[in-house]
Amino acid sequence: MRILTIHADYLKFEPKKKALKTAEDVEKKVQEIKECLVIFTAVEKKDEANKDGAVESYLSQIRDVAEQVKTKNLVLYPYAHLSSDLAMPEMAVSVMKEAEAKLKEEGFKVIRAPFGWYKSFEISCKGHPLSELSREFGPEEQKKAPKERKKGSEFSKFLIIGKDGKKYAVTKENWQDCLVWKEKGELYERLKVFVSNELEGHQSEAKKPKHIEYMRRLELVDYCPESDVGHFKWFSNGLLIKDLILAFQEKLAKGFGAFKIANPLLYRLSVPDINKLLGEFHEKDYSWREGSETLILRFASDPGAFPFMQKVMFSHKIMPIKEYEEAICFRKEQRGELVGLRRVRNFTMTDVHAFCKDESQSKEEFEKLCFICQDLMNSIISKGRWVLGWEAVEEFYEKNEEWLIKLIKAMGVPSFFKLMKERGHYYSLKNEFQSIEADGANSQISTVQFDVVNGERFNINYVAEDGKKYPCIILHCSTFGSIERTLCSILENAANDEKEGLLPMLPLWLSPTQIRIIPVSVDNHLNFSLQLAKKLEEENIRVDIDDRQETVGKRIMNAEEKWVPYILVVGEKEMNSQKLTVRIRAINKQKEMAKEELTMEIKEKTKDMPFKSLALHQLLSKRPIFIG
RNA sequence: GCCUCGGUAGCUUAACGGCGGAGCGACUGCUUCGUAAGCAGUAGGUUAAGGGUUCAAAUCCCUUCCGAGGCUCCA
Repeated sequence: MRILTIHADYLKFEPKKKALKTAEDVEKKVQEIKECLVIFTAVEKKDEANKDGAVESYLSQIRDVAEQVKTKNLVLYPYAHLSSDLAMPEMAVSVMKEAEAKLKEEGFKVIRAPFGWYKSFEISCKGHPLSELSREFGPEEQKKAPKERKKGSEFSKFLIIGKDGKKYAVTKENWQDCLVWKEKGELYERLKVFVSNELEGHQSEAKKPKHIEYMRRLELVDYCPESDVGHFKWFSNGLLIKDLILAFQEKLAKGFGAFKIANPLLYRLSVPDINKLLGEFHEKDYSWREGSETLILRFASDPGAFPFMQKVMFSHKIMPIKEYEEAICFRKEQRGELVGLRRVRNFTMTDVHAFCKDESQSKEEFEKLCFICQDLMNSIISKGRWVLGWEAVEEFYEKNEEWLIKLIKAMGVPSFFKLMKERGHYYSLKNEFQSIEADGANSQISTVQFDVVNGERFNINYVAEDGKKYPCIILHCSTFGSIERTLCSILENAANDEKEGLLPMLPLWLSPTQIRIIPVSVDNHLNFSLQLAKKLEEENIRVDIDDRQETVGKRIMNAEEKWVPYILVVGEKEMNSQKLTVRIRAINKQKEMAKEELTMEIKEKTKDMPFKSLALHQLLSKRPIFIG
């Protein structure tokens, strides 16, 4: 920002003609102010990234000069000519208006000259040493005051709804006595963990989460100190899992009727829609200056998807209309909040939006999305280790209670509701599919949101029967809030299994190696192993061969370390019979099986799931070691 | 971002003011093996980076970077 301050005996000005279409409406009459400090002001591009900081700096400069020249009369005078790199007019006006309001609160008499007008003015400068000053400054780096509100205190009511639809009102103080805990079963134990985390905060065992050890031991993902914190490097097997999960999501989204789109990662902050969408959450964005622009990396698919849909033509006849995107997102979370893959700064979100014409259509689609997310939680996270959290505006909840309870009963998952008096966000209702993990933490995987604001705000309209345009209700569904976090949950669930005395493993359809063949003698049995592998591969099974010059025992140990679900030791016996000796991880036993029996079992267990071939060389002797 | 703890070979770690040592892995040989570690040898280190204290620093102090826990946060 640049300012020129003049301590004047008087200032007279008169608006002559609008210079901008968006100029404020004012009367064209002469104003005269006696003995005042005139602050000619130009708000610049660089102030856009941190508006609150800009206002703060502006105020402290004004206070400073006003105190020096000992005046309480101020005139804020927009003066674009001070800079060649101006902020957007809306931004500039709002900075000046905020400053005006604050200064008035502080007891100054403030006149603000209208913005966007050609004005004539006459000024008489006092001429003492301090009477003319010019200053240039950037937005103040603001230290965010710690927010007062604590977990849950913005919510007015809490409800627990059993999977049978029974409703219990609870408070922060009495939730432990709730009758719902008489219900038996793991689902309710998990709900209790979740409610406790939400209302009391999570008590951790102060250990590194298990998934961090596993993601490295299985050579899936690793930290990348060369990049910014919270950005990860992916190894081939990790990418295989990621691609499979994305393929699974794509199938679900297409089944839901969505078309796939892709948008840029980078956006211009000077575009009003982008600026609006970001609202007050600037501090979490990666942003930088590029020439006269401020660029930001997107935090979700919305900055791309909403302008995209704004330009798409559709009528009520083809609604609801649906779109989805694999959105690479960036959020500069606070350093101390980052934990392994659970909370990161760069992630892939799979974002589905449904654009609906009215509430009843929205509710119908909302239900469908809930069932899709349920399917996905069960397929990926497995074993039902998840519960539902909800947030709703009280009024919306009361109007739709019956529908919501019916939906919860249909899903058969107990739920915890947080109600708020007023809508603080763009949604009236949202749910969160929370995975409950080995260490008692919960991770949100999916979410479905009922958005009544952005359709109107972004002019995403449909043509109705009467030929007129109306804004859509938008349903947001992040099927995977982040693939990274999903992987975290998968690994934490394996840790959970391990805690319960089982061998940890990945869901079969995600195992990088599904069958490992170990030839007893590489010289004598490798050819047979290769033939067998080829036949199994034809059935869409990922098979590799440990052809290293190691003992059978050692190669089995290595396969177990990598959680290989089926291990075949192949030697003379197998070459001369139709049976295979299979070491099955899921039951921790060996079993004699015919080849067809084995392929049937795997095909049955991976039914309807996407398939991709091996990510690494089939022969272990040809593979590099990614992590010691 | 704040507070606490940590960072030693590719991995897991010992030494905690006084010669940086081991296991795994890698490499070279021997062994050619039937369900969780065959044997021997070799290489591998600016102790995260930089500065300071000391006769002497991986070890004590400061700064920065990276990781974990807690607070805050998670639109």
